[in-house]
Amino acid sequence: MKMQIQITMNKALYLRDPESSELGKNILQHSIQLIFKNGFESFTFKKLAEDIGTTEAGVYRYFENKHKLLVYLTAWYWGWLEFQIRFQTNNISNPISKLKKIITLLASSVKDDEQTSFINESLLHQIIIAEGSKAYLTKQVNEDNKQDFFKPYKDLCALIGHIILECNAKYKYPKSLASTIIEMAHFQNFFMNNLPSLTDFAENKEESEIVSFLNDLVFTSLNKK
Amino acid sequence: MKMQIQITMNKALYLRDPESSELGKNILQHSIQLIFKNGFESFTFKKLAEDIGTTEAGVYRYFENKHKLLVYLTAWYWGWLEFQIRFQTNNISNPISKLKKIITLLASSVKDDEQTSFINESLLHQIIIAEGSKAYLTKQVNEDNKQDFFKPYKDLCALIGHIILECNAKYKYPKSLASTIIEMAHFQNFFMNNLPSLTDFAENKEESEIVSFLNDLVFTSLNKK
DNA sequence: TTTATTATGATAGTATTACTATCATAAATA
DNA sequence: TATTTATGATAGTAATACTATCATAATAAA
Repeated sequence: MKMQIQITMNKALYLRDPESSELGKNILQHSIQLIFKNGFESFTFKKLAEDIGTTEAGVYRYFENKHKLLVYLTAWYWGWLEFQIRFQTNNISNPISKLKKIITLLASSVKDDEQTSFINESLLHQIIIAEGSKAYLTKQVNEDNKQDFFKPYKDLCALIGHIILECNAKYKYPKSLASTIIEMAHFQNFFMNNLPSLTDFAENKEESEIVSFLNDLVFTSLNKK
Repeated sequence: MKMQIQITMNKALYLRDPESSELGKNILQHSIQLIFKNGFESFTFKKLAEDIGTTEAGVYRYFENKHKLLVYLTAWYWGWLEFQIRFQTNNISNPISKLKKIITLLASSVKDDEQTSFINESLLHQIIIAEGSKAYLTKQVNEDNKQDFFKPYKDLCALIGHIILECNAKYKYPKSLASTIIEMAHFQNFFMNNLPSLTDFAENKEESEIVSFLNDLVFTSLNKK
């Protein structure tokens, strides 16, 4: 049985819903490939259009600009990841096991999920690591936030924050610890692969070591009396 | 007595040494003001030249492009901060007190240091918070790293890593903890001011609370038996 | 002090980026 | 069948990211 995951996207992120047409799906699919390959800075709608075999104007009918497209992709990713987390921790009652599972999911590379043929989650995960923070590290962060562009990220952070409190109701910084886990799951991965001396994982380049680091960091904090 | 701090910069970062001339110093000073005011994305050499009262070509004689200028500014900042840290922890022998002092320096806003008239450290600190990661979150990170552009950042990280080991010689992740402290000192600040629901500091927006969070995180990890 | 070097200013020019606009046609829907 | 809607094709504009050239001013070397 194939189940279809539907991630509800904020309508203000696009001009025309990219999931509603072949061209739209091509925009998502090829933008992921191009950003992954050449990075967000060198990514342009012209190159994207050529890659797809459409025109620049065609892309502009779906997304106002490349920043909105990046925010769309990150929002999609966080929405998808929250679903994965809820699904995979559904049967776990112990909050500590739950949080451990979440850390593993955050810090492990993703395998492409066949359900959504136009989104390659594995590549998207890599994009989020290297480009994800650029979605909010801008001068427009406040306006973007007012339009709820970062809701999926904030929802995920809130979810993790609640589980942290289930582990230790007296812990004083659940939200900051949650955002630290999320960001560090990605930054330590980026550092490990690109600036290895900033990490302790230079030799093996194993994601499992990032998981161990985060587990150590989080659970010593939460177990403290 | 006025002492002059001289931060030795990597020569590959510039075409002509900006500290060697009035125009060069103007480039540094005004680029900091403009990037602070409008963000790195909207910053161009044309606008910078107009702001200074020189020509675009004049700026290009000092820096190859705006990415190199950003990397220059971040390198300068980390070099300057390492000096501040060494200076202000010089008389502290206890590694725990030393690390606490470092966390405070990392997470507190900086007051402009009159020594370097052309660099406004206070604005530069804000730039590093919002734009600093863009210096390395690029496709060229490996080439840039090969040219040692990130040495000041890596040196600071190594310094903190060593102090972490002085606190607890058995701690397994000194470098990753060091980079986590550095990054989170900045990200929690950015979140607090722009995406407050990702932190626990929304009400007071006090940097001292970031310091408390980081102290709690770091010292429970290091005190664990 | 003259000469040679170097830094700046002024101006021009090019390819690419980031869009907006218009019109014709094909496809889907009423 | 009529009509709405999506796409393709083409054109155009302002801004960005540079490179090149030449004259002049300031500085340093002979």
